[in-house]
Amino acid sequence: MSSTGPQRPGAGDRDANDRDAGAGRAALQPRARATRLAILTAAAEHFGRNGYHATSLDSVLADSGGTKGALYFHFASKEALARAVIAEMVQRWADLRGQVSHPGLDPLEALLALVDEVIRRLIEDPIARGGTRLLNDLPRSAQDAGGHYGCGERDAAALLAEAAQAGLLREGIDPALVARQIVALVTGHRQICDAVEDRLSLRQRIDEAWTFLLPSIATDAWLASWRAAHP
Amino acid sequence: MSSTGPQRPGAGDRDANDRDAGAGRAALQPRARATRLAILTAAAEHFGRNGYHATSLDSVLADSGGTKGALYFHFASKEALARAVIAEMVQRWADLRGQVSHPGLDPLEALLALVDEVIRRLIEDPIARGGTRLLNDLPRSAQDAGGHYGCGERDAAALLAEAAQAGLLREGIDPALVARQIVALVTGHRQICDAVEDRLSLRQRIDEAWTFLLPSIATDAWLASWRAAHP
DNA sequence: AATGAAACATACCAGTGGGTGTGTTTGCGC
DNA sequence: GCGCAAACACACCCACTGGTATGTTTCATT
Repeated sequence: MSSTGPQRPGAGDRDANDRDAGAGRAALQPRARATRLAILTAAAEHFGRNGYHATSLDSVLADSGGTKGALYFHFASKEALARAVIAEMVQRWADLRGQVSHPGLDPLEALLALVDEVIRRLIEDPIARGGTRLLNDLPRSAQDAGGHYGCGERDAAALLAEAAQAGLLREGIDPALVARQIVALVTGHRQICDAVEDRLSLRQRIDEAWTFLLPSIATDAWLASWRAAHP
Repeated sequence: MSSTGPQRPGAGDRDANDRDAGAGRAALQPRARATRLAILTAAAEHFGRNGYHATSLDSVLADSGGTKGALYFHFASKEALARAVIAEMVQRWADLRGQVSHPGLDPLEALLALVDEVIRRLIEDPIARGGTRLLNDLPRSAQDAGGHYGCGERDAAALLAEAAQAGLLREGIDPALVARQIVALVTGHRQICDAVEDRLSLRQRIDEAWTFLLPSIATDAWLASWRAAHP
């Protein structure tokens, strides 16, 4: 740790628990990016399956093929690794917001598509699974958690507001309130499926939730046309 | 561990990870019951706040006033302690099922009262908070988790079925389906409040959920009389 | 009062896991 | 091909924690 060791690229950076600040540093070499992502993904899998504290770095490294040296070159600590998983998840959710604007979909259909994609990732993407679990395993992550759920609620509320303006919703529907219930429903069903260790039933449970939710918020006209397009 | 050590009361019992099997053993002395409950409660608090793996027995013992000797006299291991917390929670939920049959309440009001009591415990009772968290922190607890959520769903479904038979619900309402959504809503909102570290807002969020749920399942007549009794 | 078991206290052990220091390889400019 | 830093490998340290062994106190019974 003497001044002659110009090892870590971000050695002088303040408030950066991660070695790289996403895009701020000089771009990592492709090999470095690959190993970083491998470690990050393996870590997310273990975090999602066993939680933060029950995950040992050795097991992560065994699965990722990396070593301690590679890990501590890319991440300052175990906690920094976890926060990097969360950051990657946040990034991917943000990317999703732009992709869901499928043409030819009204706001309500877009909401359904959005939730469906969320479900898909919660089932398949290890980053999404690990990140969400870390939100309540990691101490002092209330900020991140608030931003995470708040973001989801705002996105849903925005689509619902559009739907209301387009005349697709019944009278007296509060977009923000309904959005909170949708986020809570997804969170709750995910939690239950997780505890019962039956991830695959998540999609079925959410479908069930929609059959209950939609008739109470959408107009009969929208429901009729929607049911016509879905067996 | 020689055969001359007749120490543990349940030393010969099979499949009992806990030292006492609830009521099977000769009743513990009052002092023993007190220390056992103290350790159990302190453990539940720590489990609920920091999770299973992040909880050290030393910190639990420091808070409870007990010692290693007392702990390992009552519980076979850390995991057995955690399972005892879950068992205690299950017991308390079972006890609740008999108490909520308040006279003078129709099935729907009873459901509201039941959920309200659930919320109260999730906010105040450390056993309930610790137990629910342990359901997904503890490995190989899918069985317990399934029983836990399944029980809640069945209780809610039973009350909804009664309400349907009493003509309090709209046509086409599936009690079992709605019950699953209610359990998921409570679970989800609890999860979110937990992650954001704002437990007290749970009650408010559930109240909000009811204002959205009830109009879509209850008859207008029931809603009118209910709103009259609630400012 | 004596005795044996229940109920606790305390010192200690051993494995584990996060973290570090140092050595080695890879890639890039010149 | 050489120098230098990026990127990685490996050995090691040590604090912490679950668990144990053993000693000590409380209590019921006779």
